[in-house]
Amino acid sequence: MDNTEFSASLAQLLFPDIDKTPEYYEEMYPDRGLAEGARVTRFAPSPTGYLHIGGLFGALVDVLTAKVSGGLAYLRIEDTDKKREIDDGVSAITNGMKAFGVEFDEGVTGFGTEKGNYGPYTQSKRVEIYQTIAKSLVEKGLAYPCFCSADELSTLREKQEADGAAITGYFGKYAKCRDLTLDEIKANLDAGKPWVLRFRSDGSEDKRITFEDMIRGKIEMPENIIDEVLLKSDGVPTYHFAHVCDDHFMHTTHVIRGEEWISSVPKHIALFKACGYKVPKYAHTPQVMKFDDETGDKRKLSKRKDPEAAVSYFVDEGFPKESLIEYLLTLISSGFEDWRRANPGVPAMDYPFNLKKMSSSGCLFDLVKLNDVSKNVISVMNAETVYERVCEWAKEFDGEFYGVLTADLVRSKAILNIDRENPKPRKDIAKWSEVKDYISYFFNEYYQADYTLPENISPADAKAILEAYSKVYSLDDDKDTWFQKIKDLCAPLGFTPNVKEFKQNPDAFKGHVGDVSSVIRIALTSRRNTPDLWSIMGLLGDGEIQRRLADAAAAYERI
RNA sequence: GGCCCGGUGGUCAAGCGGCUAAGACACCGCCCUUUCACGGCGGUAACACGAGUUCGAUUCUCGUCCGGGUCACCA
Repeated sequence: MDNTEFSASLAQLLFPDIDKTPEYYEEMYPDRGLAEGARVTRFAPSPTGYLHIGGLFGALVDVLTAKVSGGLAYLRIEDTDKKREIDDGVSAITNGMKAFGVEFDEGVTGFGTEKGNYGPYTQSKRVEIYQTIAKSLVEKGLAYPCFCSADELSTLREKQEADGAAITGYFGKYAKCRDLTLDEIKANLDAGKPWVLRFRSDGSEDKRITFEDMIRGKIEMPENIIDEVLLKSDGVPTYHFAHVCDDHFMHTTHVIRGEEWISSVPKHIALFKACGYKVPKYAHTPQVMKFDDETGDKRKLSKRKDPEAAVSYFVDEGFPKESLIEYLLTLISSGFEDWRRANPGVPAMDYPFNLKKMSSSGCLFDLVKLNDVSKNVISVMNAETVYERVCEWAKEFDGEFYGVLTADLVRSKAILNIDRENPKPRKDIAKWSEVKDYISYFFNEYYQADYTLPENISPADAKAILEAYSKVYSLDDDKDTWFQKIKDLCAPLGFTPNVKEFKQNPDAFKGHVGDVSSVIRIALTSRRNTPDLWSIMGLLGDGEIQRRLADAAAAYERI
């Protein structure tokens, strides 16, 4: 029996039920006919847990890369490891993407649903494709069944390590199933021995290969010599084989993935070539790290140890989705912030992203910077939007606050509109969970009196200020009149309406108009710092103002 | 340990052989100002180390160190 005959028989023996050919799938998944230069990218996560911040990061790079080139990005689920899969893993991914407004042109859209002509986009549903290609590889003599058990494999590894071998694994002379005869294989099969399908590598230890990484440039590595597992004993492909088949048939032009994959590239290139497929371009992104307070080092964000590794953390905290996206974009591309300044209001996804300009070093996730970005994002929203978004958040995470907020929505919106919708809006809300505390003094449900005065003001003076003020203010006053009345209060009580005058001669006065306003502010809000007091008073209403002024004055009386 | 990636202020980063080494966040000071915030102005602070190439290295080469990844029937 010659080699060709042997291979044909083996292929039939291993895959008796596979009746399709690679050509069948070539026809089924024709060239996409995209314009020259259009890039096809994919985000290909495993449904093994919640959506990770690194996942969002990668998805953004995929979508942006496709978009700027006039191509498309799709979402593929890599569920070839049933052991690690979790029940709602797919939904976690698709819902997470939706929550942050990241949209794919095709692929999986939810649990059991998908769109596009190159599917199915879930690997567990593509087993027949992988097996068809696997069969053809056996026919070409490029793959063979291996009956070695896990024990045998680990014994082999130990032996190699003991020998001080530079490379461990299943290859060359160690690959004892490489040259089994058809009869031996038949015997094993008849005995019901489990088997995996291995790649027959023709790589050599002293050859090197180079490839061009879109982010890192030229990378040179030793050629792959390992007889990698293509199909696991349950007939499901390994990541490596699925990657090659899928990205070929789905016509991916740019494989963008985390840098942990760099070391497998030689393997993948060998497989693409063995299958006769064009090797895609690769881009390996840096990892998102965090600073570990315990060790004092940078380290990769961990799903287990870091709550902020899950994108749901940001949803729970009430960061607007736009904020996280904007922040991630500043990490992804250094030019983003400049672009944003020049293009305020333009959707973030319109950013003219360039893969080549992406930084290749791992970056630290900086919550402080996220806060700043988020404050900017929220500061330019109108009151209507802020109101809706806060309500949306509160409805899910703080039902009581939601009730308070919606009880008088006109007033709530007005509260949220203080110092907003103007050219220099306040920037003091970074996330929706902060809003309750920020505006709590407007609501008696939350109001807690605290009349602590600055040290330079005596309770007696405070009391005098409040009593005098309660007689003169009017909600009909415009802002200038309102402030003038506070100024008029100053002189009779030993304060000066002129701050500069006070600074020049501090000993001549008890304080200045700022101190007088502070007393009023504290009486009305129990806070030293607030937005515009005039606006606040308008929303508090006459009755509440009188009550609070009187309560505070009474409190100072007792001291 | 082998192989690979990375190393500019506290953080994110421009920089492609010659610059007083940008900018943003954070921090500090000043101005504006009824508080705070906003805004404006200014400040502290960096090329991991050592060789080499060069008239000249943050930039190129090599070595060292440090951080990270990878060496599975996980992705």
